[in-house]
Amino acid sequence: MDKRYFSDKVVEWYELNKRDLPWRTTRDPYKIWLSEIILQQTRVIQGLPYYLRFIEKFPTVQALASASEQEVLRMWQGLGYYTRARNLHKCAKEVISKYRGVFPDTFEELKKLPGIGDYTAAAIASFSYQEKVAVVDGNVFRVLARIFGIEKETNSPEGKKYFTQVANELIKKENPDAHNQAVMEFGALHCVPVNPACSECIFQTTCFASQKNLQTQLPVKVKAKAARARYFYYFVFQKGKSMLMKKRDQKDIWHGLYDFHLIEKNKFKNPAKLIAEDVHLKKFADAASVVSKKYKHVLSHQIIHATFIIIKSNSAFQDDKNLKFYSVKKISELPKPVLISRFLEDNHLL
DNA sequence: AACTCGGGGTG
DNA sequence: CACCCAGAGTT
Repeated sequence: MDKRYFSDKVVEWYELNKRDLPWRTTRDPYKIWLSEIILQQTRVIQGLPYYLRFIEKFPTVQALASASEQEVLRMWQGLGYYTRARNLHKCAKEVISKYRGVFPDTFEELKKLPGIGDYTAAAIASFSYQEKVAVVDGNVFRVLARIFGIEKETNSPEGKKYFTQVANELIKKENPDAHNQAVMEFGALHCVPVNPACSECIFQTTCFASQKNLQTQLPVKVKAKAARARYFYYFVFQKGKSMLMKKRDQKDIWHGLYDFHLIEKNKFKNPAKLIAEDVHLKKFADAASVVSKKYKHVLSHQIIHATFIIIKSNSAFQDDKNLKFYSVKKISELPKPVLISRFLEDNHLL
């Protein structure tokens, strides 16, 4: 695909196929900003009713800034990612206090506001103020990767930098707003992640991916190695000033090091949720009784700590360096993972 | 650099 | 059901 024609072609497609959305008929930075914050990680279908309710209730940034955080959060409920709502409110207040109620008009200045990162700053700067700066979101990654055959990883710092550079080479100073909207809309409606309709595409003969049949291979993402989870239920016994510890198996993680007595359970679908449920507490109680039977000689000890931890490793637990604590859930007073780590490093009994 | 946020969609 | 999505902020 010749880079000289890309912008004109995709904008031409956009004018014929774009959806009618309320924030596309305004240059009011407040409305543009609000829509962009709502649409982060959110589909248009889901975000639209929220946008309409917000505009109705808070027609101006002043109105939003005057509201309480509780009120804003209540309006936001159901959308998820609630720090977006907190930052939304915080940002509105900053626009009032630091910018006299007017959103700054440059990419760099917009980025200083809470909740506004590279993408949102570029969106506001181009849609509201026609600054020539390219938006780079998931749609842009996909469209550029396929059409121009870019095989760099979209989720590495270098890849993101490269895509941003290419996107900014393609954008034109005459219509940065339409160009940005066009690329994203093309990605959202036509150059979709799964089963794109390449046979009906305006770029069919010039698109790298279409010609080489690599639509499913592009864009390239770094595949995080799947980390396997193991569920350890720890019990810490104490008598006087001594704590009971156990030397670990040489063939397992932390081979030969000491840790507390534990019971390993196969699997819980979502331990973070189970922790609050009776079913989990029951399993925990079962595990505790098993320990009591198995270690009769320590019955005179008192169980002072009980916890379960999940550990995750992406290399079949062969290498200690690849193991990290994934989460620790508090059941009663419990040793923090750092405490456990220190024992392991010290490799001795207290 | 890797994790977290949280809904919804998908295989 | 597990897995994926994808910007911004945090560590």
